Amino acid sequence: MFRDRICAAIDTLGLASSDGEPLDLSRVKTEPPRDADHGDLATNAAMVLAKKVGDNPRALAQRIADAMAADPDVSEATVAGPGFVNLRLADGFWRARLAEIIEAGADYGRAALGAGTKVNVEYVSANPTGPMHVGHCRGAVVGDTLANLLAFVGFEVTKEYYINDAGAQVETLGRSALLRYREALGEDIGAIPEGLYPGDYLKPVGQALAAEHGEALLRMAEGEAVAIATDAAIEAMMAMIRDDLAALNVHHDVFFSERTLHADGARKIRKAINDLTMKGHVYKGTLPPPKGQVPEDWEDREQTLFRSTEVGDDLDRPLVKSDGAYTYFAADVAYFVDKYERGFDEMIFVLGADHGGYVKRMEALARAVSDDRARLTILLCQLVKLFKGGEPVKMSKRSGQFVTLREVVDEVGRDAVRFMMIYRKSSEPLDFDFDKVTEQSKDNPVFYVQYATARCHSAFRQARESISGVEADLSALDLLTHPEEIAVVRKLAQYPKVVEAAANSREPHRIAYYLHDVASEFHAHWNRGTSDDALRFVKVNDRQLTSARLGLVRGVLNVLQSGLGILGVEAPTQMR
RNA sequence: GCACCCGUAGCUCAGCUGGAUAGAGCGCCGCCCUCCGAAGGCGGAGGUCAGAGGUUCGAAUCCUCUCGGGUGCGCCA
Repeated sequence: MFRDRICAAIDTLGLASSDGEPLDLSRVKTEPPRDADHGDLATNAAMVLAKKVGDNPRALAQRIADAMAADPDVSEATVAGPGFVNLRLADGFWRARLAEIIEAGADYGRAALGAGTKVNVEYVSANPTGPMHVGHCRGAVVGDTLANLLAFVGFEVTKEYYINDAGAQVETLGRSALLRYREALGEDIGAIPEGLYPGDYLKPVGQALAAEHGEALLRMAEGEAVAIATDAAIEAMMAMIRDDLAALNVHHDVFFSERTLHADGARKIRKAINDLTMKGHVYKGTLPPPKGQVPEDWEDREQTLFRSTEVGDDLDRPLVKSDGAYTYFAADVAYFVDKYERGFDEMIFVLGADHGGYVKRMEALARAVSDDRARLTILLCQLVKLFKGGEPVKMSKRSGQFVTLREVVDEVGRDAVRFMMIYRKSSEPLDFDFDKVTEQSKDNPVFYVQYATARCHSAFRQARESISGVEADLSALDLLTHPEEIAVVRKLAQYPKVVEAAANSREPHRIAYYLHDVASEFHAHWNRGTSDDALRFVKVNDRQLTSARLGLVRGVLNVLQSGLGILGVEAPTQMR
């Protein structure tokens, strides 16, 4: 909002561009300089406008600086470097910001960026064939946090989970469950055959089937029995997955079943393909063999293809297999159409890095279906490497040696998992050290930030013990005069901008980094009280001053709670 | 072969969508507790932002190429 004041000041200078056109102020930016010594705010206005106006940047900067100096909230306006105007703002300005922060409470940082925009965030979507493993953690947290963040800035967000409950995979699941059913009836099933799911987690499904159906399934046609077992298994797996997600504090609004697309003679898929065909995106033909290693059994076959190359893809994509069945991608098409028809302006997909090859075809799909109206965002999360005591944890799916999501959450706690999974750009690989994240020290960012909130509460507790009934008091804020106190307020005042930038760039990790910064600022200030008695929060003989400083603490706590809330991480009142 | 992601301090990574002398944590060196929780803080050393061009007042950031690492590449879900 200070930008507006600067633009207004520029207006008063009566500048005119040499070509007679109105001045374009859109490139004028104001932001806090990286180096705090330069002031509170810097603007590039003079450098951006100098050429147009036909003045040299430093001279123009000086005129802008002079105009800004008239603003009562500006304590100093100077010209620096190639033509920056640096502004130092009066302490009163910052105290007013602190008052805003305190008054806004939990709403501080909220925005209306997304007002009227419907966003669908799809994440996790793990196959319902077993418990979730650690690999799913990151996507779950990134998706959930991003959804929270977007909701915080006003988007109408739907959190969605796509259940891959159709196809060969779940039939295998059904067969595996059926085997466990026979086991539950007392049969010796021996080793689980190759190709079926060996995990013990299917035993309860077998037992439930036995309890419900007795020996009835044994007498049925195999297909019928498998179908019943499949249904039961999927239901059980999804219950387990929801439990796992709940342990991570992740809750979806919509669980979308792939089966519904295949239901009714694949009505939805047929309709979707028909839509694409009407728009001229579908043809029958053959694809060239892949360039890398050509499969040994390669042969040209005619298929129904989506002409995705015309909308940005590298290769046309098959919709119908040569045997007449629909491809997985065909279901994706139908699913996307369904989402689009539900009125979402933007679809966000949080996927694992191994889905990189999917990006282009999804973008092509979005363009074709929505005539380029739908916005599509795909976040690819890189791998998480697990460490224990500095040693990498070996995992292999083949040997069944994988760490489940539940194990990780149970061992280190959901807060640690959530914070660490978001404490990195999602496009960057991530190391997760079991020992580090449970450490109670500043080396552990989760602890460090939570400790700051605990310290805030501690300050309140201390204050109330020594001065009965003392509270943060807005009318006392004028007593905050130390530069260090103002510095803390400056940091807090960045929150709305950080939130906005994180939301706009769809980069929730920025919140986590910012919170670490705030905590750092607060810890530093807290420590000043140990060396300088004058800077303590609690001044036993000065109720007014104490309530002013509690105001600062309140502001810090407010921002930390808000940010942690977006991350889905608790803000503890004390550490244990 | 093609496409996407990535290359920043010894290590792990930020860098506010183009700004000033490139930051943080770890590790290393030094300092601060007769209690506001030191479960913390302060300071120091450490960089050719992979390399080369280009765009402009200005590039770690945008464009092109090269080198190096990761991932994925018909009818699998």
